[in-house]
Amino acid sequence: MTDLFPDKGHDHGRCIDSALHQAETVAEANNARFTDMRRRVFTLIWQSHKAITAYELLDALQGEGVRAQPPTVYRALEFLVGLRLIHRIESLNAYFGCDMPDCEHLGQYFICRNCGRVAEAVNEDMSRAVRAAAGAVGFKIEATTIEIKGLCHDCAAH
Amino acid sequence: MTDLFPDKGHDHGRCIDSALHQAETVAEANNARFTDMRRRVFTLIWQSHKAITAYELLDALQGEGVRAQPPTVYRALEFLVGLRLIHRIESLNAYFGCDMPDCEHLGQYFICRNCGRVAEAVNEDMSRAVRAAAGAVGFKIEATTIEIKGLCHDCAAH
DNA sequence: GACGAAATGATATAATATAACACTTCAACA
DNA sequence: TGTTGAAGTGTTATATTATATCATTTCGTC
Repeated sequence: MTDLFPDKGHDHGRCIDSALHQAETVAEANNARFTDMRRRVFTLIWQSHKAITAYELLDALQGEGVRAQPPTVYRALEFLVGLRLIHRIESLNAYFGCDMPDCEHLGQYFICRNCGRVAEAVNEDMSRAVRAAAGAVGFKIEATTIEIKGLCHDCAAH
Repeated sequence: MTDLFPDKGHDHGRCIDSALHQAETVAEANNARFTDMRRRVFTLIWQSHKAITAYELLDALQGEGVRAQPPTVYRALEFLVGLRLIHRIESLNAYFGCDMPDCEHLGQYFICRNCGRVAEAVNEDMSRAVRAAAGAVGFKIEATTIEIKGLCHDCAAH
């Protein structure tokens, strides 16, 4: 079975580096400034494969000695979401790093309630079903939120 | 085309009556008390086919002369969600009346950003795709949130 | 270096949600 | 029919999430 969730022992430094590199590329392609604050927030989000809330980010920033206030964090989040570098998980009021920001996807999120990890999937069957259902009733899709909560493979096994 | 959303000219009184009747049946079947406060909140939610927030409900209750506080509203909402008589729309922080509370569904919500109406759909293709995607990665589903935002057929036409 | 746009700082406050404890209601049963 | 215990509601306070507004700083362009 292919698990969407990363291995326990994976080299997370590489996840972060790769995400940062992609983010820089995307920002450049959009003539957007990947400022220090935005990089900090983005990096903090990528510290784990869990979703993180705005105020957790704020605490983390302040822990790093940055004198930040809520609007600072929300602005960075807005910027990153706008470029699809991160996603907001509506059912958690939290944010999650996207590892395929170029892909024009209807993303789906699997959220493990035990370990807290989130994994993004792009499932063409699901996307097609959503589009078909909308088409059948004349609904013009602008955004979709698909969040699936439960137990990841690892946690279900224990 | 079958529109999920109700006709402009539909008799909304019948929606409300039918929903109330179903709700009473479900509550009874679950040995749950459909108290006056719960009925008020439920009826307020059913005043329209839009989603309504907890604080809008609170205002409406107070407008009716009920001396309610936030916990009162949230408790009623918790009760109604628990029996699946209403659903929470995560991306709106709002609540919406369910018209098929008995159905053990993975519900999908279409939300029109123009008129604000919400419609629930049960699409077996979509549910199957979600289950298949989860199964393929060993994820044990406990809850799903599928919210599709855009323009309903009426609003897209204008 | 001057200018204007974009980004950030700073303060205040809005909007959403829950904890904790007191009081009331109601159904079951003695 | 009165008692009792659980469920429901009242009340106060506060936690959590998010945004409006205006001042200041940064940065690329000329």
